[in-house]
Amino acid sequence: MRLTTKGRYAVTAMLDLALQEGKRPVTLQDIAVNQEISLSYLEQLFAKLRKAGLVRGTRGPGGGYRLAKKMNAISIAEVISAVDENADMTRCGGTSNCLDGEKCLTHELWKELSDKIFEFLNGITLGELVHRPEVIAVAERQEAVREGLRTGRLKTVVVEADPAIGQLK
Amino acid sequence: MRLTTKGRYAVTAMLDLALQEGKRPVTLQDIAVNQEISLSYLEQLFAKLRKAGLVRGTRGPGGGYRLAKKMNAISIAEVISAVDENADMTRCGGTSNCLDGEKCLTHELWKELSDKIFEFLNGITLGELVHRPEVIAVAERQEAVREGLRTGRLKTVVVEADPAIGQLK
DNA sequence: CCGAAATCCAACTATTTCACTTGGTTTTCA
DNA sequence: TGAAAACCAAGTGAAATAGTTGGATTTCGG
Repeated sequence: MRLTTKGRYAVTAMLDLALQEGKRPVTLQDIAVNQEISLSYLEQLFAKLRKAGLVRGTRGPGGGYRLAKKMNAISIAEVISAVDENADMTRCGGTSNCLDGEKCLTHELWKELSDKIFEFLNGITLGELVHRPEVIAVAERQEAVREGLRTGRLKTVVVEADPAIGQLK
Repeated sequence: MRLTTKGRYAVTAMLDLALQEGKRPVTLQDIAVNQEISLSYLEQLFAKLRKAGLVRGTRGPGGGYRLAKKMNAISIAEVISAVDENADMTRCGGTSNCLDGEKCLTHELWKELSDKIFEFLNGITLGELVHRPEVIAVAERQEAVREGLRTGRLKTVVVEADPAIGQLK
């Protein structure tokens, strides 16, 4: 799971489609103007989105793109991985040939994290973003212990130990 | 908040340090071998991690790097943003000059999402990954989460654990 | 106290990805 | 039938990634 400006383009473009659902199909021209990116680059992104079964295009005048599924059935993770291809991000693939135990462990830990990020983004749909942006909320309640708060810069507030973190005391 | 292989290198390297806490400092040479990346590239990454106050280096034989803070006080988001510089990812910066309402809306929605991703990664510490990888848990319970919870401000609370957590069992 | 081990530092290079460009072809509506 | 749109392929410039080279400075260990 990578997260680059390319993914941003794809997500915002898909949001554009979602916002116009029910109306006439959206042309890439419109999106290009809206998002200030080039038409042909968008075409390339949409070629991938189409292959991934996320959008349907209709040609000719009055044509354009529509979502191929209900916006509540399209997750952010789907959109991003559609345009980012494979993007291995694990040089050693997972199982693979990690000989040293230590090395295997860090790779394992990364995979664990990576999976969680995917899960997180897979739990957010276009529909949720469009209808209740302030309620993406997935990260919100975590363990009931932590709440994120970012004030300008990264600030770290230290709090009492959470017993749930376990076996520490 | 971007997420690339560069960030992965940084996170896994930091995990390496976390796993060795309490022992002798870890040399970049070791990490380079472990993670199969070049020594000098690692040096560049660690220069940034050091400037961000995440690691401390000691020179000379027997030297190497140590975490500059408790591993429970270092979030994944911190590590990633240390090596990824600013990386705007919002061409229109936020407020900015979005004239069209529609355009503003999609950008707003993206920002909303982007903040959540940051929050998510900011809620996960190195310590949690090292000690209880299966309990990252943040995305776990997105079911109960459909009520409002207006997030005017974001807050980051990192849970500080018992000092004894430093040692692996 | 000397040499090697390590961090530190700066500049350059190769490769890949990003974002865009050009120049089309097809389909389909008005 | 002409224009509007999706489709397609090949190339380009710029940036980021990953690595290289060649050092300099500390500082430990012998």
